[in-house]
Amino acid sequence: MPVLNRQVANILDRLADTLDIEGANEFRVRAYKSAAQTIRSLSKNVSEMVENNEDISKLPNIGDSMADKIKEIVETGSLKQLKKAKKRIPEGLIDLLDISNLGPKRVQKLNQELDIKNIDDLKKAAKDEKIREIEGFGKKTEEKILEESEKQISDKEKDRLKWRDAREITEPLLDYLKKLDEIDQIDIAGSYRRCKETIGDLDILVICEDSKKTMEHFVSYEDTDDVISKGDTRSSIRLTSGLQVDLRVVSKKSYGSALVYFTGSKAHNIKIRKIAGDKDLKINEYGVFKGDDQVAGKTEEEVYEQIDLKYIEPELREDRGEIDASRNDDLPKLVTLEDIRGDLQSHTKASDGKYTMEEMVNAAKEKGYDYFAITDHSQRVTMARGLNEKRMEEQIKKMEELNKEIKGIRILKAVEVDILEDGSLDLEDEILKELDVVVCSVHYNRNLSQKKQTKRILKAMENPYFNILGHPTGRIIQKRDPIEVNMEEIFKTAKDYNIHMELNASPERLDLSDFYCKTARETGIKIAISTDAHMKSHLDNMIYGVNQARRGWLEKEDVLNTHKWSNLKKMLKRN
DNA sequence: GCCGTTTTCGGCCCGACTGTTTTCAGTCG
Repeated sequence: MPVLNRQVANILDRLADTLDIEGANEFRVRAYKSAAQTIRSLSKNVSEMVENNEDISKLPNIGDSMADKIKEIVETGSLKQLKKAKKRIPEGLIDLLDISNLGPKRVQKLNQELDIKNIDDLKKAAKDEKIREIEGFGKKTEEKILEESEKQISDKEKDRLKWRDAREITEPLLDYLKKLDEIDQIDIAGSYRRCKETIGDLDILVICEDSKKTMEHFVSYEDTDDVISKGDTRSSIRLTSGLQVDLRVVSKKSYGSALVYFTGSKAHNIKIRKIAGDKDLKINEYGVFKGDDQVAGKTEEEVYEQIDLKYIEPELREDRGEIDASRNDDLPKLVTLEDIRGDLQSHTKASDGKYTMEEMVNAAKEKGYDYFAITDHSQRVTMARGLNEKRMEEQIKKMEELNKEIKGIRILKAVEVDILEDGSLDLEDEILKELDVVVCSVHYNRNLSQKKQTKRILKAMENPYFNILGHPTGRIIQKRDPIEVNMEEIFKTAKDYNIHMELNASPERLDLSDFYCKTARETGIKIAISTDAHMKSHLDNMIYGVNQARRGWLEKEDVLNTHKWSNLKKMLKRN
């Protein structure tokens, strides 16, 4: 069982947090954090890289010492240094860092002054009004801490895995299961198949010749932490990651209906069962029945056909109009990864990317892209060494030169320019007008009221060079709420100006949401699915964006970067 | 701990905001 990237990254992150609380050098802490980030976002499995003797110290943010630690994790599953650190710092203390306004210094202080060791201790101390007595804390801080620590404990959403993380766990499990000859067919159902942003548990269906042997094989999976139940038709395990996996053995004649049933969503299933009822049919996981006779169930197509529906892609099964669309033969022909011709947001060393422009462009070329936009940050984003007008000029020159040098791909001269608080853009129009693509994003002053935030973005859109609104809501899944903004109004104005929305494909963001993708499409707005790559491996994140786009009903036509450059160029013309 | 077209040592992302103070530390993006 190879160690997963996420596990390696978690150990490094954990160590960083521990060191941070202990008051270690902040740059050392940051080094561990950025190494974790690198590993987490790799598209290859770092264990395999180590096995194949690839030089991982060539990866960004990973030097010789970090490479050794990673090797240790890959080979032993853990890190001695972290074990030692855990003896010094209570484990529950690290969870306190998740509470906003609590950083390493305050956590350390809470531990020293009040002997707080975990969230429960923290909550109690806040309730008892002990925290306000500590120097540097006060009534307001204490109230905020209490509010958040209560929310923290009840926050079930945190237990769900992001789709990308679920995939990392799921693929080796699937490979393992497929090794058994007795298994004829295997599919993952549930929210994973629907490509939801986060996954609660995993439902796997199989057709097999020997269910006892299959179940035995399943519960013997190396990464199993706990066998919850084991039967002939259904078994349930918990993996070391905490993910619960159910395996169901299904008969051939019921496979399609079982797949429909366990793929869900619940709301979708309720609707189709009702339609069946109206036709005197009954749909369950075993088939479609007329009285006691099974009339369909072998394939999903068959099941839908019985109730006069066309096959509905799993990503659409959310009861958001897909059933009517199917009945009227009006389902979208969903965009696929193969339709993508380029990437419209990426960063280089000029700002906070990890590779040079040449390296990024060549990596994009290897993907077979026709075009690739380099969109480094503008000056306001100081933490990313954003570009001012002068450096932007140089960047443009470099893009032009590189365009002559590198054949087979077109570099789009571009920028990710900040939308400032007053709604102006962070670079002069003089320079923006030289660019092929201008992506505009909010990074600062995220906590404005909805009215002010909306006004800010609408004002920015008046700028005649504004092409694409980058990561429109700024949310980070399970971590940061979206900014408050009236999206309907923004879409309306975007439509008027011929401005497009980004669907940021980063698995942590997936911003726009599926819901807003659908609304955008209905408003007639095009979507750019962009990876926002900060390293070469991030270019592989496109699939997550495409998944989300499919959940948002997007067709090839709706997606800007499925179009040829000659078309795209016209589509970027402003009204 | 990482990194290097000035550096193998000495930098490293820096400014705004908040609540606590009464001049600033801690946190955040």
